[in-house]
Parts: sequence; structure tokens; C-alpha cells
Amino acid sequence: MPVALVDCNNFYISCERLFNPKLEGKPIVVLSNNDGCAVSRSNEVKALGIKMGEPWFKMEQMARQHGIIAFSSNYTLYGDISSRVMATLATFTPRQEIYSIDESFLDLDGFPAHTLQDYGQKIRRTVKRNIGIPVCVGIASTKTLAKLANHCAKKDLAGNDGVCDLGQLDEAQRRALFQSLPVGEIWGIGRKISESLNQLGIETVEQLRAADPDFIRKRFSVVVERTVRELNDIACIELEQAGTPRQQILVSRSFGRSVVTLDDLKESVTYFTTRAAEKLRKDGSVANSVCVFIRTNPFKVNEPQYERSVVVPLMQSSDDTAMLVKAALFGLKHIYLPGYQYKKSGVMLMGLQPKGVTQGNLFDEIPISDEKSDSRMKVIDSINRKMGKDTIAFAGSGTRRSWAMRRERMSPNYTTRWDELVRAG
DNA sequence: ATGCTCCTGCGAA
DNA sequence: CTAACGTTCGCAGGAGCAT
Repeated sequence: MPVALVDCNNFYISCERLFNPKLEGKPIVVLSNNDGCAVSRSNEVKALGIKMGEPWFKMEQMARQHGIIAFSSNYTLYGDISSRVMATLATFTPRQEIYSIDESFLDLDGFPAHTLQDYGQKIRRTVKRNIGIPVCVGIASTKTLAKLANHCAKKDLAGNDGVCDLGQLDEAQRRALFQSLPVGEIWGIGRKISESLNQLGIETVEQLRAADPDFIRKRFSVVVERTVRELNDIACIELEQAGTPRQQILVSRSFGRSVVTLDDLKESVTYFTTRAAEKLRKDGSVANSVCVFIRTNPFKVNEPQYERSVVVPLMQSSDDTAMLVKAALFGLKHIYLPGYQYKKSGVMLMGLQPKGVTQGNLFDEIPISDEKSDSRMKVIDSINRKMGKDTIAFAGSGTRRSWAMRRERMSPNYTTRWDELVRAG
């Protein structure tokens, strides 16, 4: 019954500090793609009042004033550290759900209740010692409550040094805690639903916990109803272990600067399709259609706006980069209009099925995969995995890359590139 | 009346 | 030097369509 939610503290910041201890105690932010917005903030930066998602150009003045150090996000590094943390956490439970790059649920069913607080401390110590990443642990009877407990651990609301086990609280303590927490802190209750709940006079976690589930379902949805039940110790949300492949794959980016020509858009679409196809093959899936979209910059209100997408069905489901690129470019030509300043494009692979499972048509005798294409793709994937993702690229993904992301504040790839580690040293 | 597919809104990290 | 606001995924519910 008990479940733990382990969440890394300021994960991207902690990763940057791991290899550059001088950053300890300094105000740091990690920026989103294109060095756009803050996606991870050190405690020092949070203390300055800088919000999650705040655009860099809006805080730049303040950054200069307080000596804030900004990094472009380095997902190769974060992904590598994440898998080490997850592997360590796996040793603490028979059943783990990796929920995001920095969070994991651990099933603690069967563990004696009075030992859980200590067990949480042991998890913290071990991850800190083995990987160097600080984490907080929330423990409770349901996933929703474990998330809430984790929040309490992070904010030190129960004075428990990074671990909060809601099971240790008596009824009065629990109620007092829940009365002090706004509904918006609950997993699944975002901005909109918070506002609507507030309209109904439901402002605290305790008030939502005490609400009538049937009423909540009628007024909101079955999702919010489940949340109410989970707040009352009734588990409704299963632990999801790895295995179910994705239903769609999306690769899209804002450009480092705006782009006008069809040629530049073709380059970007070819590149994104290539990355998407790699993910597809890694999942062992095939796609039956490709969606392409392009759009101008909606923040530039004085410029003419244009946004369009199209779905291109494939004759036959495929995981071959060449086939998918062909379909994507066909779609692009269809939606492209000259004369606009394009800021973003993207490619979505849809209708994903496990490879090798023929769908549908009994009369269709066309083989579902072509061996030549299969082995060609395997060779390309393996070389790109070892040597860096652009070692072998499809003609058409371009070498000019005038649309490339801005990443002017990158830290080195300490863990995945020897050359960059040496340079850093 | 019922069952679909497509689209939109929402939330999360 | 300049301009400058993220990405990816799943789910639920409603609209629209076909039967």
C-alpha cells in the first residue's frame, strides 16, 4: 500500500553543480531551448523571486544585478545522470515507475510502517553518496498523497529533513497540514481547475479532500474525482511500470531566428523527422502517418501570422527514415506559403503500432518490413549512437542549419564526451 | 440511440 | 553583434459523422 515519490532537488541545477562545485551557493538558472525561459532555478534564484518559466530577457537586468549565472539546457548530461539516479532507486523496491527525468515512484508495499521514515533517509543518503544528487522523499498511501508528501518534504513543512511520511501523522496533524496547503499544490490540479474550485469555495487541500466525489465528477471530470478519492487514501492511480510504448512521437523546435524560405523549412523538417524516426525504432514501433506543422511567431503581434498542419497517411506503416522524410516533405510543400517569418516547425509520427504486428487487411500480402531498409537503419542508428547523432545524416537535413537553436551557454558533456571532459578539466 | 474518430483543453515535468 | 517567451506526452470530453 505505501508508495514513495522520490524527486531530485532542482535537478538540472544539481547536475550542473555536480561537475563544477564552484557553483555551489551561487544563484544559477538553466534555460529552456533557445535560451528562452527559466526551467530550473537554484534556491538562491528562487529567493530572488524569479518564477519558473520566466523569459530570460525579462530577468536579464536582475541577473546582472545579482550575478545570476545562466546555462543552456544540456539534456544529454541530464539524461545520463537521470539514468544513474533511477538505477540506484531501483535497488530500493521491487516495483518502480520512472515518472519523469527527475522523479520516480517506488512501491513500498509490505514494508513495515514504522520503518518508512528511516528507509526514506537511507534512500536520500545513498543517492547523494553514489551519484551526488540531492533528493527529497514523500511517502503515503496513494500516488497523489505521495506527491503531496514530497512537496512537504521539499518545503520542510513537517520538519523532517527531506523525508515526509504522511502515515506518521495523526488525524489532527494531517488536517492541520492539509488546511495550510492550497488546492493548486495537488497533482492534477492546475491553474484552471484551481480557479474553478476556488469559485466554489474550495481553496485548501483539506476542503477538496472532504468534497463529494460525485459532485466533483459532475462539475469537473473523472480525473478530478479520482484525485479526491486518492486524497482519502483510496488508491485509484496504478503504478505504471515501463513497457507500454508511446502512441505518438513529436519532435519540434522553435528556431534560433526566423526563417522564410521553403529550403530552410525543408532542412528543419528533414532533421526533426530523422530524430523522430530514431525514437520510433528505439521503441520498436512503426507509424502509419506523419503530421507536419509550421508556424510564425505568435509573440510578434505586429507581424502577419500563419499556422498550418497536415497529416500525411503512409501507404504502409514504416520506421524507415527515408519513407518518413518523404511523407513529411510532401506535407510541408502542401502547407508552405511564402512571405511569412516562420519561427517553429515540427513533425509528429502517429498511428504507432508495435513492429511486426500486421494490422488489419487480410488480403494485403505486401510484407510489412523490408529487410534491406531494416539493416540499413540499424547500421545508421548504431553509428550515430556511438559517434554523436549527426555522424551520418540524411541529405536534406542540411549543413547550414540557419534555423538551429540558440545555445550560447552550454556546459560541457561531462559524462558522454571524453573530448569535452578533457577541455573542461 | 450508439459507436466511431477528430479536435481541443488541461495538466505535468 | 542582435533579438530575445520550451517540449513532449497522455487523457477526457465534446463535436461531428456514420450507421
